[in-house]
Amino acid sequence: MLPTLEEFLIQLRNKKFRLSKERLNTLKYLYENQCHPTADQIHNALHKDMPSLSKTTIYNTLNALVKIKAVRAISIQDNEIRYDIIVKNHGHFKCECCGTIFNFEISIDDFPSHRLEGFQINDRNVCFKGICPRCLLNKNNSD
Amino acid sequence: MLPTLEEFLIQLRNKKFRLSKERLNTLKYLYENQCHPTADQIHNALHKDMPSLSKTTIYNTLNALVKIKAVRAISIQDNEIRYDIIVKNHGHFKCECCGTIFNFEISIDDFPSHRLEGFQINDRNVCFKGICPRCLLNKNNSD
DNA sequence: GTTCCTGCAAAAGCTTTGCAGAAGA
DNA sequence: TCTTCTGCAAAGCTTTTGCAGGAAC
Repeated sequence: MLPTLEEFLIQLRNKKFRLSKERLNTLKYLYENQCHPTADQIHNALHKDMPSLSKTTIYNTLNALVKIKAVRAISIQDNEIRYDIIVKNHGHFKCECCGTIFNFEISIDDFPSHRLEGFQINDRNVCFKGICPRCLLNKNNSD
Repeated sequence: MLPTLEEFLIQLRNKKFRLSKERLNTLKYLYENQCHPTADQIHNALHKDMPSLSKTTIYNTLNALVKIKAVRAISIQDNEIRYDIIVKNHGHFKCECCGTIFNFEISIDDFPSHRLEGFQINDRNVCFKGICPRCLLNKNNSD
């Protein structure tokens, strides 16, 4: 469903998206870590190998990618924005305990929306919250 | 489905939630304006009749209500938190043009979640984005 | 050679915190 | 009376903006 990184980069180049090494690394990170990172998480991860990398550049890159619809910005809670290489048909589950966001398969396009006649739907999001299996286990063990 | 405001207030009182006039007005606003306002919108609306009302108090009230699960905090996008008297079985539609958030009926509880076995689901959210009928109309008229 | 990107510093928003005085139960 | 709320000021975070130098095409 998701193209290879190379195919993805070609698509971006066709959209006149300039591929600096900062942008390449950001894309590579998003591609390899489909864990819905925040801008800060991306910056922390890339900073090790690119000490000069600025957070402004991360924001600039992410905003540019969102604008050309190559990446989706989701805000599930906590006033923080998370970024996601676009993959179809999935929902998000955020663990209220460890903060991890999980994807799960769901055919959102089949989702009934007969109550929205007259609306133009551009984006569909399904976000659940709760506690993930690992945190449930830890909780039970500590009881 | 939603209890009357009076019933709602009794429930809160039972939860040891103190009903100052600032809190009463905030609750009344949330009850009468189920439009998912931001803290700022609530403050603006109430400020007219209560010039001394502070935003800190709005935040305090909203956070307290969220903690006792009388109100839900949703973040759909734009790094802003919106607040919602809890009503079951509805989804949200945010117009990307005018920013309005619409409710629509949807049985979220029946939503298939067989991919989430082992997860404890506490909250389910469905958020669509797009353009509302009124903005679509304005757009067509200006073409 | 243009155009656009990078990164610093500063600014802008929204939300939280500390604290003294005031109000609810 | 005791506990909790209010509101000011200040701080904390995340994100955006302005701008000069530098890199991509």
